[in-house]
Amino acid sequence: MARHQQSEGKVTGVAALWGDDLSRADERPSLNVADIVAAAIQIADEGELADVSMAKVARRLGFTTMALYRHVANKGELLEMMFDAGIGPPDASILKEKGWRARMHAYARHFSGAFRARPWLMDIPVTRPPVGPNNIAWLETGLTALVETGLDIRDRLQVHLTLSSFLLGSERIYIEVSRAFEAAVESGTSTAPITAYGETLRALLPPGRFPAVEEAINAGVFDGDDEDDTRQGVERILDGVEMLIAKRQRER
Amino acid sequence: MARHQQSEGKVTGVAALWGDDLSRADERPSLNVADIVAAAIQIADEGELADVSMAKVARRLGFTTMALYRHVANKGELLEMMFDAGIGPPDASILKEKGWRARMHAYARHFSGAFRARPWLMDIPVTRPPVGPNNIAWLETGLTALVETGLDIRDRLQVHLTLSSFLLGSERIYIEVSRAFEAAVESGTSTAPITAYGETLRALLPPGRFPAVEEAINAGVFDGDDEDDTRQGVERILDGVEMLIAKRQRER
DNA sequence: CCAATGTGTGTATGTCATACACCGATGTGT
DNA sequence: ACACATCGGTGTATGACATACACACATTGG
Repeated sequence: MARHQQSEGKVTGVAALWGDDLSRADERPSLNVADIVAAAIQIADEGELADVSMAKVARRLGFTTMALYRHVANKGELLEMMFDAGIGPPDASILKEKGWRARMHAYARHFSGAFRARPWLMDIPVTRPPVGPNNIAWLETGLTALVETGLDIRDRLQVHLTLSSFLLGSERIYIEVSRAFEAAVESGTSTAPITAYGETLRALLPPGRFPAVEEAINAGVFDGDDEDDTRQGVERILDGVEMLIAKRQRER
Repeated sequence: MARHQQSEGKVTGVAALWGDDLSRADERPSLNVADIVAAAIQIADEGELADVSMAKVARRLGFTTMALYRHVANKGELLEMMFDAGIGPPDASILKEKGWRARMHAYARHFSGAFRARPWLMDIPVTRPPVGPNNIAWLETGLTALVETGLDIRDRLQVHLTLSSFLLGSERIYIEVSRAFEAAVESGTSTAPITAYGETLRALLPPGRFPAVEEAINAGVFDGDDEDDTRQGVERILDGVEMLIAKRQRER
């Protein structure tokens, strides 16, 4: 049952994130989970997620590689904690906006902002749904922002899930695009500003087989502003939510 | 400029996916890109993406590890090709549905289906936007499905992007949940059917700090059907699209 | 005062991606 | 017909990595 080599009482991993051992927070053992996560995040911030190795994290803290395993079950758990810490808490300003729509827009903006500040968040392998305190705080914020819609908790969760899913996917695509752009700049292939994707497609497409895609390329529609793409998508979704609200009111 | 050790003329990677060398397709060299990708996919299908190593792929084909590098620049490129081949072409039935809404629903269903059949697709590291033929075919299908909305190509691409983003994020979350569930079953922690996430949260949450989340837990709202969650989200988005269509018609 | 427990070290193992040198077969240009 | 480049495949080597395991020192509670 014990997942680690350390004895049962020891709090590691996500539970540690929730500060179960805050009671003895003053003791400050030389090496602790928070420092490990912070060091790992620092490394990722300076480069990419692939730069984060147990060895490098340990070296940065002045300990042996294996010392980390007294505080973290394995690398996967460290990454999970990096995700929660890296995404940070939701900005308090979100709930200060007037009206649920404005709040959801603010939510989206800040959420996306977190990923753009730390693209490596997207590289953390997919395991279980996030359960760290920051992630839960985002959920709490999202649900709270929707209270005035009059939707019940089930609908509100549903809406939150829809928006979160969209934002997650949207950021994924954003990161894909920006990495492609970086790569193009680096290899000197493309001098044009954003056209990378359109150009790539134009070069590859066999003519005639994908008329709609060709139309899009020729219309130069791939060169859009990604920030704006996200905002447009949010707008669509919030319109859909508006219709849901109206429907629920009609049902009453 | 040459990215590989092989001389310039050789077609590797994504370009190979597009069949630039179909001209000599009859020659059938003993080892070729398609076989490599197929073997890699087989391995991933039998286990998980982490099981795919250059060595294992090569062994399965009866060649040395290094032989693969004559056909594939590096592992990243292999993964990129696995993504395109693994997702497969869009089902032709999608465009046979009556009405753009039904078509988009079908699109969503099939797209999600591809990810549920091969969850490892989600584990492929994020690089550039997909440019393989299957991925472009999905794009073509999405854009075509929307023609009858009367939206111009820019709006249609926008809508497609919104739906794709949502589906991508939605699948990510679905996979998180199902992996958590598997893990819970394996470790014997949870006997209950779907409650994994709700239970986990209930155990971790400090009471009072996250009232909205607690309300959701107590209402048992986390135990929903994920399939249904996706459908609901799609519904919201399509409602939003409906409003966009109406707005564009008004503008005309 | 001793035994258990917690924390850190050092060493070792197996896996992985990939660089590099080499080699035979297969054309190709003269 | 012959020299030579190219192509496809092999074998060996390297350095990074996660992590198991055995040990050592310190603290602390009975």
